Amino acid sequence: MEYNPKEIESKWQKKWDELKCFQAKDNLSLPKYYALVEFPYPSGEGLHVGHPRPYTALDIVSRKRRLQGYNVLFPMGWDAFGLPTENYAMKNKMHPAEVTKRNIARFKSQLKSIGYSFDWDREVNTTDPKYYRWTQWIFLQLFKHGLAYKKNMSINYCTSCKVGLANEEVVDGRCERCGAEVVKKMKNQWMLKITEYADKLIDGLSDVDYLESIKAQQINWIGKSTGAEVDFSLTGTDEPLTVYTTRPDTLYGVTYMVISPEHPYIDKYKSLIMNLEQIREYQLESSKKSDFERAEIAKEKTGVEIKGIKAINPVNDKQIPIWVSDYVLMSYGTGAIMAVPGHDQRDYEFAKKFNLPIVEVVAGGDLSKEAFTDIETGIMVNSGIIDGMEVKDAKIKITEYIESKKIGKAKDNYKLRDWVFSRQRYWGEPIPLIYCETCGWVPLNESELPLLLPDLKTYEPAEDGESPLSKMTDWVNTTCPKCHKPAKRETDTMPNWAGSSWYFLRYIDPNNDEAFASKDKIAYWMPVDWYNGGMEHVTLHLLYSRFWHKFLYDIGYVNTPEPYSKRTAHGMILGENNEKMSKSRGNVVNPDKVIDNYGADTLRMYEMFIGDFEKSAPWSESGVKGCRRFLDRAFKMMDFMTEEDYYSKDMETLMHRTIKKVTNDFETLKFNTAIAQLMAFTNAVYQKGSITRKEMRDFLILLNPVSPHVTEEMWTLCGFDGYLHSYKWPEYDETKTIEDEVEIVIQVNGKIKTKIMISSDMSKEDMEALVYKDEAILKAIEGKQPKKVIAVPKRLINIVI
RNA sequence: GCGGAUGUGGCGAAAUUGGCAGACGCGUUGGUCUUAGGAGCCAAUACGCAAGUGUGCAGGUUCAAGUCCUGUCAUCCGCACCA
Repeated sequence: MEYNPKEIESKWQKKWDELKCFQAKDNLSLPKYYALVEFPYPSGEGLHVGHPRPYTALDIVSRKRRLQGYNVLFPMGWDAFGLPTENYAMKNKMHPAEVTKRNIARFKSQLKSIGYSFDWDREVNTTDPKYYRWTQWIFLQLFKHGLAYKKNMSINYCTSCKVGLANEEVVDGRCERCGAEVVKKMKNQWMLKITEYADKLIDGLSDVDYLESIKAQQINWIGKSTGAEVDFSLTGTDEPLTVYTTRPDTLYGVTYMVISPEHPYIDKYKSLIMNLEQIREYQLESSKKSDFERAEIAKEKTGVEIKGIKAINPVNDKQIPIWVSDYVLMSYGTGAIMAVPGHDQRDYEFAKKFNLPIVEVVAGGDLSKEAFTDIETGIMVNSGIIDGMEVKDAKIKITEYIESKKIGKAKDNYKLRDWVFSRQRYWGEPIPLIYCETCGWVPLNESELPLLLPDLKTYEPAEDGESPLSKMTDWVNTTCPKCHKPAKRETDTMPNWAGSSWYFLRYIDPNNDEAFASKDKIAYWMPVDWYNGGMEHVTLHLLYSRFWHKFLYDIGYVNTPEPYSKRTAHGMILGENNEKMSKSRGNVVNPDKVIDNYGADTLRMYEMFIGDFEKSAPWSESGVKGCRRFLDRAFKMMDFMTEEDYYSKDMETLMHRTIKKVTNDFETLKFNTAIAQLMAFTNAVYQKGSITRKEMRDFLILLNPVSPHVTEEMWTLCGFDGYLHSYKWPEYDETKTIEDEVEIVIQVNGKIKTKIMISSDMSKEDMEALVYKDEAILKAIEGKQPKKVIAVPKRLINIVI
C-alpha cells in the first residue's frame, strides 16, 4: 500500500470536524489546559511558511495534553482591524469588511488544510461588532477609572498613511508599516495611562514563567530609573525650574541648566528673555527635525543660552546659566535637566562645545579627557555636606536634605510613555465617547454598545489628518447622554492593539452577550497555561495585554493578576537564501504548495524538525523531502508488523527511551530532537526487519501530535481500538530505559585508548579493579603503574600514569 | 553606548550533573535492484596518507572542558541624547 497524504488528510480533517473531537468542554470539573498562539492579522497575502511554526508547536502540546486526559482549550481567531486592509479596500473600492471577510476565509481554509486541532467553535474576530462591543466596554471602564484621557501633544505622524503613530510604531524615524518619513504634529489624542501600571508590570514578571530575554526586554522597555526631582529657583520669577536627576549626589557639580526647546517656560517667561528671537529660531530648527534626526544625526550638540534668566543652585546659591538644547527631551522627566558636565557624558560634550565650566564632585576620573560616570568607586569632593562620602550614601543623604528643605523629593521615572490610543482611521473600533459643550467627554451608555462603525462611501482620511468618520455628520451629531443637548461623537478609532489586548479572554466564552466572558468560566480557564508568540510582540502587545488584564483584575473582572503563566517565543523562518522571507526578495514559500507536493503531515514535521525552535532557520526544500521520506518509511513499517502485543526483548529499552525522550522534549520546545528520536527508532525497526503491534501502537501515538493524519490512518489500518485521538499517551518505566550492558571508554591521561563492554550496574570499585585484569586495559597502560584511577559508572575509566 | 542572544562538519543541527564531540536529517560517494532512476534498500561520510588534530580566538581550573572561570573577536536582535 502506498502512502497517499492527499486522500488521508482530507479524510481525517472531515472526520475530526464531524466528531468535534477537539472541542474544549465547559465541564469545569476536568483538569484544564489553555494553550494559546498569537492570532494572525489576515492579510491579503495568505499564510506563509512562518505562520505554521508556532501553531504546529502548540498544536503538538495540545494534542499531547488531550491524550494525557486534559480538557484542552486551543483556540484561533482574527486580529482583523488595521491599516493594510483599509488601504487595500480604498485602492480597490471595496468595503474593508468585505476584504476582511475574504482574507479570513482564505486564512481559515489554509489553516484547516494543515490539520490543526483548533476549537473552531470559539473562533473570534476583532472586527465583529459582537466582539468589539466588549473592546469598547473595556475602554469605557478605563475611561471611568481615569485611565483614559485626551491630551494635545506632539505626536509622530506618518506623511503617507496620514495617521498618528505610537512611538513604538516608528522604526528608525520611519513608519513601521509603510516606511515613509515620520514628522511631528500636534494632535489632540486619546491616551491610556499605562505608566500608572509601570511598577505592577515590572513586579508581575517575578511570578510568571517567561523566557528570560522576554522579561529583560519588558523591563528594559519600561525603563525604570530612581532619582529625585529638584527645584532650582529662577531670577525674576517666583516659580522654580524643576529638573529630574538620577544623580542628586552631583548637585554641587551643576554648572548650568538645560531645558528642552518645547519647554513651556520659554513662552511663559518670554518677557524676561532678552534673546527671544534667537531662541525662537532654535525652536523652529529643532521642530523640523524628526526624532530620528535629533538622536542619530545630531551627534554634535547644539543649543542657545537664554539671556535674562539665571537659575540658582539650591545647595550653594550660585547663579548659573540656562540653555535651550534639543538633547533634552520634553517627553522624559520634566523636560529640563541640571547639567553636571564632570559626571555626565552628554553634559560634558555640551560644556566642551560651549566652553562651560566643568567641576569635579566625584573623585576618581580624569576630567580633562571625559566625564567620570562611575558610581561604584567614586568619593564625593567639593560637595559641602556630602564631602568624602561614597556615591550611594551621598545620594541618600542629599535626597534627605533636599526633602527636608522642601526643594525637591525622591522620584522614580520611566521610559515607558502613555499609550497613544487614537487613530484617525476608519477600520478600527469607534471610541464610544461623546463630547458635550456642557458636560465635556461623556461615555456612551453601556447598553448602547456596540457603537457600530457607520458605512462610508470612501475611507480616505480627511486632508487635515482627521478621521474619515469626521465627514459623517449624521453619525457625528448626536445628543449628550447626560444632559440631552446636541453633542458630537468622537471620530477617532482605536489602534489595532486594542482588540488583541484581551482576545484570550473572549475565547473562554465567545458567545456571551451579558459579559465579555462569564466569571465561572474565567475562573476555570485562566490563566493561559502556555502562550507562544513572536519576539517582535514582547514589548508592545505583551505589555498592553498585561496592562489591560491587570486593570480588569483590579476592578474585579478577572481572577488572576497575570494573564499568561508561561510565554515562549519562536524563531523566524528565513528563505532558502538565508534572508528574511518577503515578497520583494522573491523567496516566499507558500505552505499550500508544500502541502500539495508533500502533504500537511510533512509540512508540520519539517516546521518542527528544521532546527532549534527558538532560533531562526532557513527553509530547505531537500529538508522537507527528508521528512516526507521518513513518513514513507514509517508507513511501510506496516508491511512487517507482527502479531505480538508486547515489546520485543531487543526493542524494549529503545521503546522506553523513545517514550521518555518524546514525552519530555515536547514539553521543552525540543521538537527537533523528539522527531530525531522517532527517526532513530524507525531506523532500528528497519535494521531488525520487524515491529510488534504494541511497538507500532505506541510509536503512532508518539508521532501523532506532529503528523496527526497519517498516524490516525495507520491506526485504523492496523486495526487498533477506536480512534488514535481518543486513546491515551504511553508511559515509560525509568528502570527500563537503561541497557543491561554498556560500552565504556578507557582513557589514559584523558585520551581514549580503548572501549569495552561492561554490565551497566557494575560498581565504581569493580570497574577500578578491571584496570589490573582486563587485557585491553593492560595493553593500553603498557605495564606502567597507575597513579590514580577514576571510574565513572556507565561512562568511563580514566587512568592517570 | 545599554540590554539580550549566538559562534560546533559541505549544510540544518545534537550533546543530563564537566565524562566517547558531531545523534537525527540534508548533501555527497559507493553498492544493490532496474529497460531506466532525480524511486527504494544497504554502506561510508569532521579534518588528516599517517602519527595526530579538531566546538570563533587566547589563557586558566580539572584526572577529564563544547560545557566552568578570565580576557578577547565576530555576528544577530531589541533599545538608544531617557538626565
